[in-house]
Amino acid sequence: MSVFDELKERGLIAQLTNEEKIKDLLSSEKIRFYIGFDPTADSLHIGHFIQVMVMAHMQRAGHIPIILFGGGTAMIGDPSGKSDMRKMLDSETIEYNANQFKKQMSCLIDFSDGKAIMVNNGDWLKDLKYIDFIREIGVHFSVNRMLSAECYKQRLEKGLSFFELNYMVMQSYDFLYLRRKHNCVMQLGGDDQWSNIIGGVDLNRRVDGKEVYGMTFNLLLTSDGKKMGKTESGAVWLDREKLSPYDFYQYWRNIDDADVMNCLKMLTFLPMDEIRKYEKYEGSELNSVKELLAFEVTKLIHSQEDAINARNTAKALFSGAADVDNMPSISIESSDFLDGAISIIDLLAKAGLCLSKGDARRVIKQGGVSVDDVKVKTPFETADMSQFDKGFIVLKKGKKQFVKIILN
RNA sequence: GGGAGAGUACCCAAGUUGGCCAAAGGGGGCAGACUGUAAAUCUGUUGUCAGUGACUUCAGUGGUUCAAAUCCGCUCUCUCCCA
Repeated sequence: MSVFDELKERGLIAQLTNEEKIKDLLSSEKIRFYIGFDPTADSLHIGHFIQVMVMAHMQRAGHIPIILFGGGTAMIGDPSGKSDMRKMLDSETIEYNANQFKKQMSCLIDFSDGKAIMVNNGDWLKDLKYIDFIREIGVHFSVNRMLSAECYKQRLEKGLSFFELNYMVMQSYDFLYLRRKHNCVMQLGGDDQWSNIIGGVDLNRRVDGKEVYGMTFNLLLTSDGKKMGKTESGAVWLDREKLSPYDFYQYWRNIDDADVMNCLKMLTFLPMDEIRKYEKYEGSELNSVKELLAFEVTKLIHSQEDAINARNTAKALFSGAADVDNMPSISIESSDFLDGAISIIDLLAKAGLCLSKGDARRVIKQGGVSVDDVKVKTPFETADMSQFDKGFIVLKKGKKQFVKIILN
């Protein structure tokens, strides 16, 4: 099966500038394509995951990904679909973030022997001369058309600065630059990038008379149409420091029934033949597919070992047995104790299981906290030094959150 | 540049004859029940803390007052109309 068909069957493709040509191109040639990433955070999150997956699919088929870090454009901020203007970043932060991205992508993308190219658009955008730029590039953009683009609609109601309007022009110029310099003939991106991508396709044709292509893939949405990956504590990060492999695993393990199949197709390399079998699963059968999904995704992003550990820990915890080896943990010192005891509220706060001590109190009152499987009845309870005789205790909040408290 | 209006907690949004306001309602979050570690539903909860009390909040700042989210001055930000 060709990459194109593969991507299509997995439901990754949203829009194409020229379906027939792209299909031919991908099967007859090894092309260079690019995807842009705005390094606005210090870690990728699952919103980026799809893009990396598509890159990986393409790379496995022999095409060469060009990863463009928006060092220049991050200084502006893409207004597409955003309700507010983004804050601007300084160049040290951008560089640091770009390095983090690369590190995380390496688990799916092969960077050896020129199999992938990394560029930073700051390298060419920063030195542009304003007058030259608007004369050569700016003339090709119709403001009327830009304003009618879907992605600016929301901003037109709330206000859009000239500054941000330039984002599309910059991104289009990137494409022109990459085609000239790296013979890059295709740009991929999330479906929200469609306007920006066709901007670049048009620009290549108008300025150099060259035909290039654009392809967007579906955003990772939940069945009710919201962007996936927002949790109470923020985005679902791929960085293990920001979100432990166990929590990462749990995110997928707890996913909505309606989203399981999509995720399996889009976010794993499991063969479609196998995935199709699960399609007719219902009820608790589907529940077991979630375990598979969580395992596969964790394996891709972290490692096989992490995935196995997370699975074991989860299984043990939810079946009642205590495999505490891989549970999130924190350490406390004997100096944290007062008269040989420490309050449960303090432990909850230290473990990050509550937003505030008032929150901790509330949860306890509602019967949501237990220590070593013994329910905490009142907010005044304490944990005794003697309860740590095996070196740790397991603090549980709600049904799914466990933290091992280790006494040093 | 001229004129009109707005800024309330995570978000939306009431409240502006000054006290009964830590602030209605909805969404979201969290916990409990029921379940399949899902969804739906029901219940409770949702500023902070040393929690029957104290403290800090209603864009910022300075006033008036025994008392201000509410009244007055200035500042900032946003939206709309005119240029």
